[in-house]
Amino acid sequence: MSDPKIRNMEGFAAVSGISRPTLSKYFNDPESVRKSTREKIEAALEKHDYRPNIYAVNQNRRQTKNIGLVVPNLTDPFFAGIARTIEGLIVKAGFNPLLLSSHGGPAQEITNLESLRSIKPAGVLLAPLGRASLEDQVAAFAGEVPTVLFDANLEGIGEAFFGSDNNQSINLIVDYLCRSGEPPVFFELKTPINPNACKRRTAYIAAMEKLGHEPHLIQVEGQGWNFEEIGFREGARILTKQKLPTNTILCSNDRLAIGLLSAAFENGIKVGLDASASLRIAGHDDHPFSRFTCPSLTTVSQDYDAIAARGVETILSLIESENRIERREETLFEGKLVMRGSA
Amino acid sequence: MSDPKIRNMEGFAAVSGISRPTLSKYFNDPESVRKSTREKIEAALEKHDYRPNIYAVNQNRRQTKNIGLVVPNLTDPFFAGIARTIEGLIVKAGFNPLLLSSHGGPAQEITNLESLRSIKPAGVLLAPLGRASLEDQVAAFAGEVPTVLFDANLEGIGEAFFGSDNNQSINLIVDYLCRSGEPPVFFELKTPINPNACKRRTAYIAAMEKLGHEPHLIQVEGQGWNFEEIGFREGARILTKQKLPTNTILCSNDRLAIGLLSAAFENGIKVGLDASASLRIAGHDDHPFSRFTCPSLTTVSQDYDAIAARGVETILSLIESENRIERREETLFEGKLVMRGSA
DNA sequence: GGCAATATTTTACGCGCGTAAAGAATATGA
DNA sequence: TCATATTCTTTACGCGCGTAAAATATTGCC
Repeated sequence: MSDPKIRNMEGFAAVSGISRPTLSKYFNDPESVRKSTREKIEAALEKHDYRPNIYAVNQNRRQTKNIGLVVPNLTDPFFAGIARTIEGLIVKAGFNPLLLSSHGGPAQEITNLESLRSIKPAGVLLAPLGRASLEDQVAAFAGEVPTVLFDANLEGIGEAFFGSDNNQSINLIVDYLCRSGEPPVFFELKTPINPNACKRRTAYIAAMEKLGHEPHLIQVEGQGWNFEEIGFREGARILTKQKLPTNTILCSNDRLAIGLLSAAFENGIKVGLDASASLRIAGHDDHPFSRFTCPSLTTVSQDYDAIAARGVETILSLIESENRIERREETLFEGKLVMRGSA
Repeated sequence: MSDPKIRNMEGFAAVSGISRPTLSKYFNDPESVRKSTREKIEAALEKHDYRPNIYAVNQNRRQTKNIGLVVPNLTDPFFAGIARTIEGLIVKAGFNPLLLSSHGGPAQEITNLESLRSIKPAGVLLAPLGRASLEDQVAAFAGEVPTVLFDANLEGIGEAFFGSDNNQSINLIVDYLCRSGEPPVFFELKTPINPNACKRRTAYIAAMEKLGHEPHLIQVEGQGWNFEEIGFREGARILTKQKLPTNTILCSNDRLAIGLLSAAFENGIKVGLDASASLRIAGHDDHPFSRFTCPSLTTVSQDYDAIAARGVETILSLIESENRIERREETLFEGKLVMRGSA
C-alpha cells in the first residue's frame, strides 16, 4: 500500500520498528508477543502489505502447516462435498489444505502421495481407492507421514480410520424395504473396487437372513468409477432379460441406482411406491443428485459431517502430539434412512 | 533405498560422485548435462532416493513451477471434469497444478487468489464466478500474476479468455427445437451470477427473432449454485401454476434442466419426443449427469477439451515469454448438439 | 522508586539450494 | 595429434527466515 516495496522480513522490521526475531515470533503466533507490539506490527501491516515468504518459512520450520487431502475421485460430487467440508475444517484450524484426486487410478493415488511427500505435509487425510490401492506403497507413505484414512479402510494402514457403519446402514434399509414391501435383491458390481461395497454385500446377506428371507445377489460386470454407466447398461440387461425374484432392488450405491433408474425409465418400467409402479429401487450414500432422480431416490445417508470432523480432529491431535497414536482407531458412524419416492 | 539417509544435495553429490552445481543443473533440466553424467546421476538416484527440497528450490528460483487453477465450484461435476483435464495438461508440461474451488463465493475466490499469491505461481488459470466476482481484486491479482480466464469472462481482466460461443450454441439448439417442434421458451434465473447465462439469454432472443418466433423468458427467483434445487422448486411452480405458451422449454443450463425434469416427473408431466409426451425440455452444457436423467437430456456440449487445451497452452507461452501478451485474446469455441430423449 | 519477571533487541548461525566465476577435465573434429 | 569447444568441479555468495544466546529494555508489583 505504500512506497518502497518490502522484499523481506528485514525490510518490514525497518519500517515497523520491530526487530526481525520478534516479527518472526509474531508471524508464527501473534499471541506470543506483547499486546502493544502486536498492535504496532498490525498497524504496520495495514500500510505495508508484507507477508513472509512461505518457502523460506517452510524450509526452516520443523513442520509445515500443510495437510494433504486425497480423495479417490473428485468428479464424484459425493467426494467433492466431503472434501469441501474437510478443507473448511482444516483452514479453521489454521492449516493449509492441499486437495488431490486420484481420479480412480491406483497409480495416480501413489503419485498424489509422492507429490504430497515433497511438500512435507504435517499430516494427510486419505480416502483410498480401496482394493485397487497399492497397499504396500500406501503403507510406506503412512509410515513416514501421519496419515488418517476415511471413507474406505485399508487394514492396519494409517493411524486411524473413520467411515460409515455399512452393517448398520444396510440393515436399516433392508429392514425398511422388507417392512414396506417385498424383500430386496442386491445389485452390485461383481468385482467391486471399494471395501465398503464388500461390507455392504455381507451386511445385506446377514440382514436378509436375520429377517428370514433368501438373499439374492445380482452381480454385474463393470470396471472403474463410471457407476451410472454400469448401472444403466447392466440395469437395462437385467430388467429386460432376467426374471427378478422380487420387485425391489437395493443398489450397492446411489450412482449405480441412478443408472438403474435411468434404465428402468428407458424401458418403460415404472419405479416407485404407488400401485401403478412395478419396481422399487433403493440406493446407498445419499448422493447429491439422488433428490433429483425420477422418482427421487430412497437411500441411506452417510454421516459425513461426523466423518470429516473426527478425521480432521484426529490428524490435528496427531500433529500436535508429534507422535503416533498408541492404538489404531477405527470408528464407524451410523447412516440415516432417507425415504423418497423410489422405494 | 540404501543405508545413510541423504539430507541434501551435498550428500547426494557425495554418494553420486557428481558435484552439487552439476546436480542442480540436472534437476532443473536433465537434458542440460552430458549423457554420461546424466546416466551416472540416474543410477545413483535409483539406489539412494533423494529429491531436492522443494522449499529451498522455490526460494531461490526466479520462478516456481506452480500453476494455480481456480474453479467456481468443484461440487459441480462439470468443473471437476474440466479441472481434471487441465490438471493433466499442466502436469504433462512439467508444471505443478494447484486446484482451488471458490465454492460459489466471491470472498472465497479472493481468498483463493491470495493464497495462490503466497505460493508465487508462475501463472494462474481462473474460471471466475462471473458477476459475483469482486472484479477490482481479481484485476489487481491478474495485474501481478499472469492470469488466463476461462469459462466465464470478466471484461479486460487477465491476458486471455477461452470459453464457449454461447451465441452459436444457443442458436444451434433453438434452431433444432424449432425445426423439430414448437419453439422453446427460455427458463433461467432472474438474476444470473454467470455472464454466460446473460449471453445465452440474448442469444436465445436473437435466435428466436431470426426464426420469426416470439421469444419468451421465464425468469425465476433463486440465488447461489444449487441450480437443481432451483430448477425443481421453480419448475414445479411454473409447470403447475403457469400456462406456458409452448410445450418446449430450453433451460439456461443442464443443472436447471435436471431440476426441472425432476419437477415434471413429480407432477406427472410426461417429457419427451413421442406423442404421449406433453413437454420437451432441453439444456445446455452436456453435464455428466445429463445422460442419466429421465428422459435423458437433449443439450449442447461445450468443447471443453479445446478450452482446456488452449487455456493451458496460453498460460504456458505466457510463462515462457516472461512477459504479458500484446493484445488480450478472446476465443470462443463452438458447441455441439447432443440429441437425447427429452427434446 | 526499586526489584524481579517478562519481553525485545542484537548478534550470529544454519537451512538447502541457485548460480556466478574461474580453472580443470573431457569431448569433438580436422 | 593437437587445438577448440563443452562440460564439469571448485569455490563462494546469497536467498529469506527460524532460532539460539546474551544483552538490554519494558512491565508489573509492592
